[in-house]
Amino acid sequence: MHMARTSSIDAPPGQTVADLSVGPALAMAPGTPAFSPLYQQIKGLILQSLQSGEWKSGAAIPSELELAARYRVSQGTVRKAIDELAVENLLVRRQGKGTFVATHAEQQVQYRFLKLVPDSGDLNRDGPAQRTIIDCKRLRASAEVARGLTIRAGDAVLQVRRVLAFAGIPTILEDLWLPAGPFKGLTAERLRSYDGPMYALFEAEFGVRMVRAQEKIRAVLPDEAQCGMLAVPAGTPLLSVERLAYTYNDTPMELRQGLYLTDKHFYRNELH
Amino acid sequence: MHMARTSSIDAPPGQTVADLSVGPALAMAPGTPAFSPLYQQIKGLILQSLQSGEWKSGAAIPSELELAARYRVSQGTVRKAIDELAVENLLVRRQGKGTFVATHAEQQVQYRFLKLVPDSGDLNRDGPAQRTIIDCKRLRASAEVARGLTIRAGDAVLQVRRVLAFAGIPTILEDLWLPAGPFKGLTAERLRSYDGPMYALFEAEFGVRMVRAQEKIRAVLPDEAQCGMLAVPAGTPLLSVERLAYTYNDTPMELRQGLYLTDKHFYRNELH
DNA sequence: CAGTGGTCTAGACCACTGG
DNA sequence: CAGTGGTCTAGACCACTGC
Repeated sequence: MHMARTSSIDAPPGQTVADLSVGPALAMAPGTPAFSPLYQQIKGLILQSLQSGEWKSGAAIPSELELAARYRVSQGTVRKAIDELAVENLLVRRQGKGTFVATHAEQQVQYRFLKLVPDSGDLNRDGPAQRTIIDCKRLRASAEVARGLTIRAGDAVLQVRRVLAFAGIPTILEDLWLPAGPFKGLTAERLRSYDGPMYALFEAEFGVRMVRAQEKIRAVLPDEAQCGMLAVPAGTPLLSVERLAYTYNDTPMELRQGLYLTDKHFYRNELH
Repeated sequence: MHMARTSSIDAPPGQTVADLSVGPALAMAPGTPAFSPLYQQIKGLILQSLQSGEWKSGAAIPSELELAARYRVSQGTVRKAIDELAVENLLVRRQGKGTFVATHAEQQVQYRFLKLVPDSGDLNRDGPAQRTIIDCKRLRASAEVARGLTIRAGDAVLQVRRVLAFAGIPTILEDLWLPAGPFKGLTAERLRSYDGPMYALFEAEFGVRMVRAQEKIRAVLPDEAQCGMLAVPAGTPLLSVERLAYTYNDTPMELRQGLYLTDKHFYRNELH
């Protein structure tokens, strides 16, 4: 089969179907690029299936040949779509086994988004972190929290406070805010009883997969309460890490304010 | 043409031709993976040409078809090699124009490795940074500097100290160490007279291209001298950014210790 | 208009995994 | 051994750039 360059995906029969529209959408803003390659469209369809929950966290998605048949394109085109999703860490390829939905619940990478590492060796050296949930409150979004989560000020949010300790030393103090809707039913008890990364719990219990995040880092001095939580004297400089985490579709789903003690750890970053 | 799966690229006779050698190298250590795809070998050859200076910073490399002919492989294979180099920011593709050697001297991204951004807007808002070179001294590597640069303690290194100011406010104080050999002839005067990113000067004057880097970030308190340089009161928390920058072949070529004032700026990082 | 990178296909074969 | 992802080829055509 050989499609004209401007063709789009055809409606597959049954439920796996998408629609065909030729060329750019009508009534497009002038100057709009208005051209998306086939593999990008396939990528969009795969993304939809991920978002809709058709494929569960950690499970295998259909093989490349199956998807090629479903979407009526060549394997190479599906491949290129999957390649990009794998680069973005939404999918994980395993040769000989299949392609899997990425998850935060894997033994391999305990803390995918945590860039803090001990001065000597890696995070797993001191064993798993000791997590202490301080509280989990339902309250109204401040203007700042609302802006981050793109909701309205005053909307219901859940606030979680916790401390992480490594080798017995309290090292991270975190406040996090979640939109109340998607996380209805989350309690401090549930958080305490779950053994694993918090994002893994979000996947399993609420079907929310954190896919990417953005962090703003500063050096700050803690206030009195914070000094108490981390058991450090006043005047100890700390890393302030403000994280906004997104699920599919660039939807922000968590705002997190962390304070990191960096005398035995550092925040590691790779530049390219 | 259809190569056996295990074929490799040979030493080119003349200068453009590749030959065929079958199978993994003999007498290989047991358990060695011992298989590298053709496109990885091509990638290695391209890397060699980059390293040897065959193609200059910012210049176009030969077209995909030319390279395919030179290496006697298909365009697709060259393409995959270039794709990876483009992802690693060693090459830049421009549709319709060609593929170019990445450089730090482009107007587009003034500071490729600087992740500090103003609270409102981007770095270019306040215009270019005001650079002040404090000094450039030749001295002997301390144990710590030697470890970073993988040279011997006592070897000659150049130390540069400078301050960067944004909108007139001193914001970054940096100490950096360079191996004296590759940077022979670098002086404070040369640094002061150059208008552009320091890494661009390194490219143009010394043929050293910084390709990737690793940063370790902490929160610290400045000492008295540092307070003076940045014009901040004692007790002001600062970001300590220790950078190790590499050129080709994972060779470290610069160790840099930065102190960032983060009351009007923050260190921005993207997580995937 | 020629030359570049970008997309898409079809088919062959290789490497890896598990039953 | 069958099934999966991974590599490689050859050829066609498209989108973009500049002369």
